[in-house]
Amino acid sequence: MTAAATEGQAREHVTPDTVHIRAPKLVGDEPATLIPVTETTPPESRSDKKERTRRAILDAALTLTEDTGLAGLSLRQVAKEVGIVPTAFYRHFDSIDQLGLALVEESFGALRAMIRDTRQGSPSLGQIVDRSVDVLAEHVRDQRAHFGFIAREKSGGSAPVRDAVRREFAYFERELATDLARLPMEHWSADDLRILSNLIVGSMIATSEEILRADPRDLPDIKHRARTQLLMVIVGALNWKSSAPS
Amino acid sequence: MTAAATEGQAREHVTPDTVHIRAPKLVGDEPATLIPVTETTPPESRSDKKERTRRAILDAALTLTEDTGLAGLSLRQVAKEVGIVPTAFYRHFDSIDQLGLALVEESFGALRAMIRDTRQGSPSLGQIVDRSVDVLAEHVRDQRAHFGFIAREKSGGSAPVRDAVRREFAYFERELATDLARLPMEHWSADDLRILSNLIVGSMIATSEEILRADPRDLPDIKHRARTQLLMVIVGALNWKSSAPS
DNA sequence: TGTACATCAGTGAACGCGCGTTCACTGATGTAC
DNA sequence: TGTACATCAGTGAACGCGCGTTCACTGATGTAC
Repeated sequence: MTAAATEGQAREHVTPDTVHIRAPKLVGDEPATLIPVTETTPPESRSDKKERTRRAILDAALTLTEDTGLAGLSLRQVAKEVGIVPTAFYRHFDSIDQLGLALVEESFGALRAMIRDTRQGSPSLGQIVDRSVDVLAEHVRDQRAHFGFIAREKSGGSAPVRDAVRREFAYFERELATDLARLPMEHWSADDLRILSNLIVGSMIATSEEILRADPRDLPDIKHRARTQLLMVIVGALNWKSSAPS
Repeated sequence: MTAAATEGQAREHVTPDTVHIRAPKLVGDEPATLIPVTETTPPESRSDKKERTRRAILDAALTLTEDTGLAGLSLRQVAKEVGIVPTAFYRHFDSIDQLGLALVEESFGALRAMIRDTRQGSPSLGQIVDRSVDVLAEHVRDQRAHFGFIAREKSGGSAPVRDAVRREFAYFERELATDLARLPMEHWSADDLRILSNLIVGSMIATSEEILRADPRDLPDIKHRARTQLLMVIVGALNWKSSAPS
């Protein structure tokens, strides 16, 4: 009975070789094959396997932070969920904070994909608004975990992660400002464009947070509200220069 | 040397009798007297003393959550900061979550005071905007800890606290909607007023968060932005019914 | 193709620490008579 | 006013637990010859 450690192979916890069976449910990029790796499958290289464990860690973290936030996430919880021993975590990340920064990067990748979607076509103002809100709602639904992570860590516990999230939002704001410059508001100052862009990004963040926590049946209401608000803001911006009190 | 526990009185850590000397630095309601209670002072009742410890706990929690959020706050940290033994915490709160709910209530008390300030006077639209932004900036500065707490816990770790914060914001939104109904937009539907109110509250929250984390020297810029955004929104709302695409 | 060695993802024992919570207690304050 | 008893905020020892991190290790994969 003391020899249990030397028998080895019939382990109780999940090994990385079986982890990928559930890992894809969150990733969504690769085809979600349910066939586990066998001896007949072309052999997986050491670095492939490492990458797969890394993904499993990121996915586990994304899921586990949903309840507690990154601040409440422990290295041991993640390791247990992934099916590795706690110390193996260090082969992939230096700390939970580094994990958090990787998640920030990944989550904003999802956001950027969304923005790219929105830019396609969209001639009239009304269409821009409708399309923006549709794309936002769609992406929040498909990337729940990533959007939730961003929303939580925007004011969350870890200073480096929080700052990274804010830097990314500031970057978006600047991008949107240059997009807005192409609308019929050519004479606007760069400052005013940034102010408008800040208002729009802020209202979009609020909408995402609303979608994230709301009952799916309320989605039409929320989208209606988001559209109305965007229209109010744009109409206000277009009329603002002339009608604002001195 | 085993009798150490029976000698008792020359304790190393701070007792509640000395705590109030630093407690007022966060409260700000009572005059910040530095004179400790002595035998000549009128005797403090048991319930007075209990209330004072409770305040010290609330203040300590407000300070300590600044770095880590409520999720990262431990009962032992609070007790140490206050100068009581960890178990004494239970004489005042059932759990950290209950402490959090008390802080939500208190923080929104500060917010309501702010709203009351804003309502005084304010005839023209431009003046309403200027005054609102001034009052907001002033209150965020004076009640940093409370505003920071609200901002953090709005998407923070504990579900009951998070929900309490959101309920309070929803309540504010409804209040603002009834205020807006008094502006020259009598024919607006209750729904549209709520939508506008939601937009304004959202932008005010974003502004507070900005003020909280920004360098004080950037305050004029932030206030300028907040004023501009409020004006854009209001102008947009006033023009929206007529110019919105069908 | 075969052998000898290097690499390195994952293992498992061990550590010291801070945590929330229990419990029986102390002694000052408060109250009933 | 004095005495006897009740209340209760705060004490301190003790508990079991999950935490991050260290370390020497194993054994499959990769590489040089």
